[in-house]
Amino acid sequence: MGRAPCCDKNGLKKGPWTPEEDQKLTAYIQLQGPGNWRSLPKNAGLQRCGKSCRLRWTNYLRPDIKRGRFSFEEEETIIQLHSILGNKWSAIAARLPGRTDNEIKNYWNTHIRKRLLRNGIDPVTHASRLDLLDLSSILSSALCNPSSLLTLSTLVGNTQALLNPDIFRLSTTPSSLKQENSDLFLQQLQENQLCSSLLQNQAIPTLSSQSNQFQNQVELIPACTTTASTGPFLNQTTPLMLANVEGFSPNTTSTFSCQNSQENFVPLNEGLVSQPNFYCNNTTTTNPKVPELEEYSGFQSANNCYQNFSIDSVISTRLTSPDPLNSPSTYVNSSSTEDDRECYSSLLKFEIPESFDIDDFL
DNA sequence: AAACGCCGCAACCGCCGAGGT
DNA sequence: AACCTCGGCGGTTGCGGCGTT
Repeated sequence: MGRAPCCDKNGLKKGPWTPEEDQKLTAYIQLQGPGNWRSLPKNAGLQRCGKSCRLRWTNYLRPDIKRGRFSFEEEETIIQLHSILGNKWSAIAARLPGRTDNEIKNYWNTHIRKRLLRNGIDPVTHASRLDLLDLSSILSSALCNPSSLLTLSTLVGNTQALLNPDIFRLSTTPSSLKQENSDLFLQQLQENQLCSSLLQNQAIPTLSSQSNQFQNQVELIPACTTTASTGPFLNQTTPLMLANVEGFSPNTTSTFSCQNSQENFVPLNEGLVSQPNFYCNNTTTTNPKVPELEEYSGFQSANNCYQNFSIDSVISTRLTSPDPLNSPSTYVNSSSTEDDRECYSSLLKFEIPESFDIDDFL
């Protein structure tokens, strides 16, 4: 049947809006409300089509729009929501107050998507893709500095994890969650976001993707499965959320702290993820007797992009601000560049359902 | 200083579904 | 039931700013 254009394009202006047009539109809507968009431009004295006015208002002029850089929490939320909702930008925007779907879409396409690709994550499926991983930079980095060759073994270990069908099954689960428990999951997500926000105010271990720098900052410790979990997530008694395990009901969860983490995490790492990645920052060790170990388990959160724990995860810099939780292994990257934020989402917290049986799962 | 290329973002386009007539 | 209008959505485009050569 075809659709008539929303308005007669003849004589109507297109392109960037002028301050005068913005002022007219804003003044009219503040007085009259948006009402009928088709008739609005005529009533407001604008030579624009109604659709253009609506877009200008909803994407730019609306007073509740938050402008400026996306925060850590916002970016985290976008990635998580995208893994569940896909390109449902309006649905994602509905959970990010002050952000428009257009802004989120643009931010995804220009920032997040590229970062995921660089980290070997398929931005569509959120699954790890070895063919997307920038192996050339990793290898060239290793060749330039033989001391960093240890990282290659880590890469191999993580590669095995990526190829492990169980891991793959985990990584593809959000699609099933989307269908079965999306509402519950989103509820959890919002709670998680609040928790994440709290965490960020305290201390966030962030990871850098600049693999050509890490050899100067960290020395990789060979994988060790007997070391107590001293990672920041476990030391802080933050609830851990495991939202991507197939069949899990997000509302039947239990807190999972440092005490039981050794029982649960080590077998998981051994069985599913080959080896956890332990490393220490030998430039800023605060306790000479106990190396600062940091573990980024391959056991993943709701968002599969967090599988990019491998190469990038070995880069960290000692947090310079006080750590209120006295976690000895809380790191944050010293720079605040965008690349350095690539892996901060690894902070996702896990919740282990009481019904979850590790043995059965293995 | 000029040319060029890249990047980010605002704006546009076309399609769709809901609701009204 | 068929048609139409409207608002909303996701994908795409094009311009301006910025960095590099």
